[in-house]
Formats: sequence, structure tokens, C-alpha cells
Amino acid sequence: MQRRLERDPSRPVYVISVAAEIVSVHPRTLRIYEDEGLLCPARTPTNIRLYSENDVRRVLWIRHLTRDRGINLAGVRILFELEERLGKRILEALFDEGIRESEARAEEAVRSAYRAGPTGDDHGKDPATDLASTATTGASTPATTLASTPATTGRRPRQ
Amino acid sequence: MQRRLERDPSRPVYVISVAAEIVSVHPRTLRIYEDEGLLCPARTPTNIRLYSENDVRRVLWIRHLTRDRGINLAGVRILFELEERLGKRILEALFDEGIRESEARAEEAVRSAYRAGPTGDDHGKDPATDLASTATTGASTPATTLASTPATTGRRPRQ
DNA sequence: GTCTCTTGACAATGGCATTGTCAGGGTTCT
DNA sequence: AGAACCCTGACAATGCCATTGTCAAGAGAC
Repeated sequence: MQRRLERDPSRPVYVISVAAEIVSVHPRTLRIYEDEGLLCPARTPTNIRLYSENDVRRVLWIRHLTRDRGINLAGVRILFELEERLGKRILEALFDEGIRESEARAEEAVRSAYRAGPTGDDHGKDPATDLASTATTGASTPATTLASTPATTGRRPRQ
Repeated sequence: MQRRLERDPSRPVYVISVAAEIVSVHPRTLRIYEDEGLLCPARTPTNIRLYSENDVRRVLWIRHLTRDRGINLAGVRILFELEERLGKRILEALFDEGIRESEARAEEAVRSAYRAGPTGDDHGKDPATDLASTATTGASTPATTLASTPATTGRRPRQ
């Protein structure tokens, strides 16, 4: 049993309050992102959201695009759509600094979350063991920086 | 002397009031688009804006993206930037209906403007004859639907 | 000389993003 | 059982953005 598996970035581990704290947003905001089709965290069999490290990265991307670049959620959705359809790497090529920055912040955030889990870091057994896999996560998630759960592929709540 | 030249879509012909009427926006809006770096119409030697058919198309694209798709100007700017850097054709591939629609509307608008010029359609000699070419228009404009004046290449007023 | 254009500024309107809260009900863990 | 968290859905406040509109002072076009 290798430790590598526990660090799988596509593995859903964070409950919404933890994820929200990691990326410094209100849980409400994460739900909104999901409603907008920008995010699609896994769910437990009992319907509780679980965010992976990739999900966290994705959220940080959204924050970068909206807060730093002034793009609204509709624009972010289009960009993610483009990323998906045109073999990824589109945003990377364009916003190198942005990526580096976002990546660094993600590293930092996740790391600090590992160090001290103030709310519910280790609340019992591994939440990822009994995963629903209900979401549209196609078991793939090959991309490096973005990717994770391609919410844009699944249902599109809003056009 | 062929009529073709007079229909060159990259040829700056419309003064701001005419262009604004063609695309059904306030002249103020066109100036804002320019300030935002989304548009870069040519200028006469005396500094008066002249919009080409491609410029008009570009504005219709902006309107489509903002009004129909809900994307804000920052998002539009990013998309145009991507179009430029990644060999064009990006938005086309993604929004086929959108393009068709926009194109149709542009055709319609320009055509109707040709039929009846209410404000100042043929106000004297050809405005394009004494063109400044001051703008960043690189004499190229090879792309079909979008292109025209790649404002994103020039000065970037706002980051 | 009159009309339109230029820039720059200010303002009003409506819409979006984010945060926040409340209610009613389910889940997890002690 | 009880506490703490999650779920959905709704409502509201705040602040920012997009668009339209106007005014002023100056210059170009006919």
C-alpha cells in the first residue's frame, strides 16, 4: 500500500467546509460554481460533496480568472469549454504567470491544510473509501493543472 | 477599377454614428469598446474614427458574446486574445450557430445600411480615400469572420 | 456657419458576483 | 439521543460592471 495513492489529486477528500476554507471562499460560493456548471465535485453515496485536490485547483483557477482578470462566470465557463474541446493547455499557454501563481497558491493552501486542519481535517475514517463515483468524472482526469472534474461535460444547468 | 475594391471588408468607411446605428448601439459604447482594447477602428488624418465592415462584424461578435452568452468585456478580451494567439478559428469551432447568427445579422445590417443611409450614408466623397492608416491595422486582416482590426495586439489600456 | 466629430467627465440604470442567513430535513459521529 | 455538519431552496445586501445618456470645449467637414 503506497502513500502515492493517498496523494492522488483526483481523489475526493475535502468536504465542502474544508474545501471552502482552503480556497478562502464561502461554501455558498462553491455551490454556486457547481450550479453554474464550473465544478462537479464527487459525492458520497449519501449525497455529500467531496472535493479533490484538482477540484481545489480548479476553484483557484476560477478565482484567478474572476478576481484578477475580471472575467465573469459565463466567461470562465466558455474558457473551460475551450480547454476541453481544444486539447487542453489553452489557458496555460496564455497565462503563464497566472498558472504559476495559482499553482503556487494551491500548493501552499493544500499544504497548510495538511499541516493544521482547524475545522474537520481528520474526521474519522477516510471519506474517499466509500465514494459514490456518481459524478460525471470519467475516471480519466489526465490533464495536469486544470482538469479534475470536467463539469462542462456533464449537465449544463444554465445556458 | 473594379467594384470589388469598394466592398473590401477591411476598408474603413463608416463614421462612428453610422457604425453605431448599424449595430444598434450607442456611439458611446463603441468608444468604450475601443478604450477596452476590443476594437481599433482606423482614423482619418484628422483623427476621425472610420469603421470597416470587419469592425462592424467584430462589434456584432462582442454583442453576441456579451448579450447572448452573458460574457463580460474582460472575457471577450481574453477570447479575442486567444483567437489571435492560437491561429484563429477558435470561437468559430465552438459557437457555430452563434457565428452563423452573427454573420447573418451583419449581412442584414450592412445590407440595410446600403439600401437606406438615414444619417450620413453618402456624405460626399469616399471617406476611405484619404485614410490615415495610423492605427495598428497591420494591413493584413486575413481572417474571415472576425479579425479586422486586432485591437488586442495594439496598446492595452486596461489590464 | 452649422453639423458632426473628438476627448473627458459625471450620472443613472439594471444586472452580476459574492457573502450571508434562515428554514426544513438528512447524515455522521460521539 | 444529541451535537455538528451536510443537503436544497430561498431571500437579501453589498459592491462592481455594462450600457446609455448628457454636458462642455475644441476641431473638422460641407
